[in-house]
Amino acid sequence: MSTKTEEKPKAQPYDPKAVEDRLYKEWLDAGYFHGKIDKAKKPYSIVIPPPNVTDILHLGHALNNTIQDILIRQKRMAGYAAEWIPGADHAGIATQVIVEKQLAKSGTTRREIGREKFLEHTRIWAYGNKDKILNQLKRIGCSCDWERTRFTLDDSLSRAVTEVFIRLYKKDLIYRGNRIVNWCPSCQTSLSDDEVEHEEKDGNLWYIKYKIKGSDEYLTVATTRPETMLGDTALAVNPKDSKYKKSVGKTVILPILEREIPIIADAYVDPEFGTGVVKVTPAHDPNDFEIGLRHDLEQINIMNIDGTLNANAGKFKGLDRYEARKQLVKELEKKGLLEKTEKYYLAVGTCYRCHKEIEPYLSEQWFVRMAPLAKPAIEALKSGELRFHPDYWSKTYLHWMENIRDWCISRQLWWGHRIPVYYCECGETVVAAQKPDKCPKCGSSELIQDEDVLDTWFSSWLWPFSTMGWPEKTEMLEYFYPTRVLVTASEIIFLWVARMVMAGFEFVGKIPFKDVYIHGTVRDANGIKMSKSLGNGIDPLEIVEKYGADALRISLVLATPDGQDPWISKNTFEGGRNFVNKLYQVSRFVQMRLGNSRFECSLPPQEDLILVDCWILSRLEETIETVDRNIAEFKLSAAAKSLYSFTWNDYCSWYIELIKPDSPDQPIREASLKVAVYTLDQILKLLHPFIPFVTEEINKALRERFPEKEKTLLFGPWPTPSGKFRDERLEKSLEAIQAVVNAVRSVRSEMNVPPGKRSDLHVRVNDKELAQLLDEYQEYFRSLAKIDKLIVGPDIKKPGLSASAVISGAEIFVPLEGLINVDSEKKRLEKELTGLKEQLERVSRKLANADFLKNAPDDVVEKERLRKADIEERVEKLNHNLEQLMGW
RNA sequence: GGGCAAUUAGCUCAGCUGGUUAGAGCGUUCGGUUCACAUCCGAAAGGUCACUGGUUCGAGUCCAGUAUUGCCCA
Repeated sequence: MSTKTEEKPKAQPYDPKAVEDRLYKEWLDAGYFHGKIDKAKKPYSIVIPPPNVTDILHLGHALNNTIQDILIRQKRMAGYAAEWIPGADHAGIATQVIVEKQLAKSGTTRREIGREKFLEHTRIWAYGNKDKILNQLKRIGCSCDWERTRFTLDDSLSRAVTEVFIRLYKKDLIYRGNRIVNWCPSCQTSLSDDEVEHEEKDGNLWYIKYKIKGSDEYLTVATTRPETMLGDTALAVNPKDSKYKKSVGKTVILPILEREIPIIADAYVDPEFGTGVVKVTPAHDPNDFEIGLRHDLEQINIMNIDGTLNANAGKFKGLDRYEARKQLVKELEKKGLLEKTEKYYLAVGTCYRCHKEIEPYLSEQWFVRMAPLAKPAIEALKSGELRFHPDYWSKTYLHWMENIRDWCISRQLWWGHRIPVYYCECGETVVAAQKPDKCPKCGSSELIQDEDVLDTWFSSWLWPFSTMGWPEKTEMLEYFYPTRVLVTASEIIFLWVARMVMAGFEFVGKIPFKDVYIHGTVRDANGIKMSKSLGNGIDPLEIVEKYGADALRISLVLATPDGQDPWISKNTFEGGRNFVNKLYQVSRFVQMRLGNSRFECSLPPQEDLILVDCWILSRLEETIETVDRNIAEFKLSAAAKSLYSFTWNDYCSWYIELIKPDSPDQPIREASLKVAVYTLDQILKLLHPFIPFVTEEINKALRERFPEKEKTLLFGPWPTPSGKFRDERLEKSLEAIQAVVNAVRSVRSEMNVPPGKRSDLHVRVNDKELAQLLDEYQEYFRSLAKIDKLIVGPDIKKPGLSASAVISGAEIFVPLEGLINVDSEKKRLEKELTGLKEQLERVSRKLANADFLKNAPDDVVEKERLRKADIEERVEKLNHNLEQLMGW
């Protein structure tokens, strides 16, 4: 068995590279990830938040998908028909921007090559990239059902989009309107309100003077966007503002363009802001647009779609918006019409894709009426049918739902689902899945499809059921819908989560998922959000390369507090790597000690178990309960932590050490070895969802000895608590043994006893049971505390020249002739004594408090009494030992 | 301007319905060639739980306010 060679065998760290790709391929080939429709099983499904085709895998994806994989693997092991649908979305704006940039590089534009060619080009690029990111998910071990991979532009998903558009149109929930939308001059498309991000920026507040016609008086207006004055069609004041009452009804001369515009009164105007007079630009501001409607004002559009000014801007025509602003301000100044300029901190809307400033812009767009759709979605949350984890996100969701605004769904792009609307030369509008042969009204065949495409989110909001074949009544939909949980980050609660809930109710009649698990956003070591542009990101694949996918996964989960943002640095992953290795090493040890033993891989009969065996089984049982509870509450980090601690501390550091005989030549007692194997097997199962590769690899190795074991861990069985091993008294007993071991180790270390040197141990203990326990298991002290001879009894005398320590219920003495340093021993004891005295003081005060005795529950008072007695005893013993020390 | 969250050891975080001496990992210091593991083992140091009040016999935990930070909405 043990080779008595001089050389130590070479260390064998776990090598994930030799394992991960091979196992993943095996799983794939065996079709384990495919969720079979099986009426005998309960379904459990998850849809992936589809990464968009322009993405490359980042740590946020790694975290998001690790969480989903943990949930799905655990349920698969627990006997559910587990189905995790992967896929990607087509990312209209982002993709088009990328492809247009490529075109520009090769000196052409999309208009030049035309719609057909452009789409073909984009399709090739997008499909390639889509496969790339989905393959990256495989590297981190995701057990998605790749046979059911979906893409928002797939035929069947496109059919769902068209169907939804038509249904909503028929219900009058989709309409076309000329409105102020968020316009991105860089992407040259409209955006929905939720696609606009607000950034605080330093800006100016310019005070511009408008001359009142027929007088020498001026009205001054404060604005942050002076160039829009070229489109002004009125000035407005609050009707209650006495300062300006007399001005209402008069007209002013618009500077530079010299247009005459009226002064109107409208309650929207805040008399406190700026000068109390505002300029009204109906074509370039949503509020002004409303004012304009109320007062029947002209709407003058001064801007082209690319952000340059148009002919309505007079001599500023052709200038970029920022350049026009500069020149316009200069000219106002020259003409003495600029009263002053103030620094002003303002929130500007920016495009969530290109981060350029958006312009409120008047244009004709398609909208969804949201209020009716929101109703059931609000109800679902209030009734508890829909739940957020952590729960506080409910408020965010509700607030948005209750103040919902219509959704602008048309985009001036080519890449996406083309709007299924056809216009006839006769003016008729036809909404249809296929292009009609002729106009139902005039019979003309000259029908032209709407040029625009739909917002990508207009396909994403159907994801939980469009992926299952809706609008067809598929078996899959029948069995797997609704999904169980949606796992995502908070950024897309509005863009995606909320809308999916509405779509689920509206189109399928059922909520799309019961639980929404919101995890944090990955930040770097300084708390800065990881992003491509900042270059502070960590490439998950680099981590996989270096430490393995298991290490990546468990590290991420351990580092991610519930709902909070994890701060991750490169060495975050060392912890996970070390843990994975630790598990691998202990399994090697167990296998080595199994030698040629042949027995069934099952628990030995109760009567063969000794204290430590029962103890580890008790700890195991508690761990299973904790893990189950935490997973059910989506507290994956807590679940992982309890497994980490059980495996490393309870199992490796204590149980394995306790069952090791004195020498490697002696065999481990068979019952304990069986318990060790059993516990290891349970650990593998509990950890498999978190670190699937190493656990499966160890399982394979064990199976070579125990052919009756499961071929794979993927289908569990998931450990369940038997309910018969939990035993608190027994845990207390082992804690007493641990306390003695710890005390001796501490004494030895502080007294600088050479690690190789053995010593005796004298334990003075009154409690008979404890004495018996220590005596019975004295072997443990030999191996774990380097003890030669153990003497236990109520009347043990303190040996001369010994170090002492006092623990609850016992005094321990370690004779250390020649090693004892009186001074340091004295210091040690005094320090201990000071701490104890402080505690005693506190307890005594508590127990002297009549109110405490009167009000506190009896068991609390009793506990304090016992505690006081215990501390008093220890103080007394310590004092005694100190006195003796004085005599040296 | 409104809302949400956070503030506990040098760092990252636990701490359930208020009740012993507030824990873990990393880092630091000391000591280690102990039959799997130096990606390891043993020991230790390190905290007036952001602040101010309140409730209570008792507050890291509950309440109110303040400060700081982050996020969301307008």
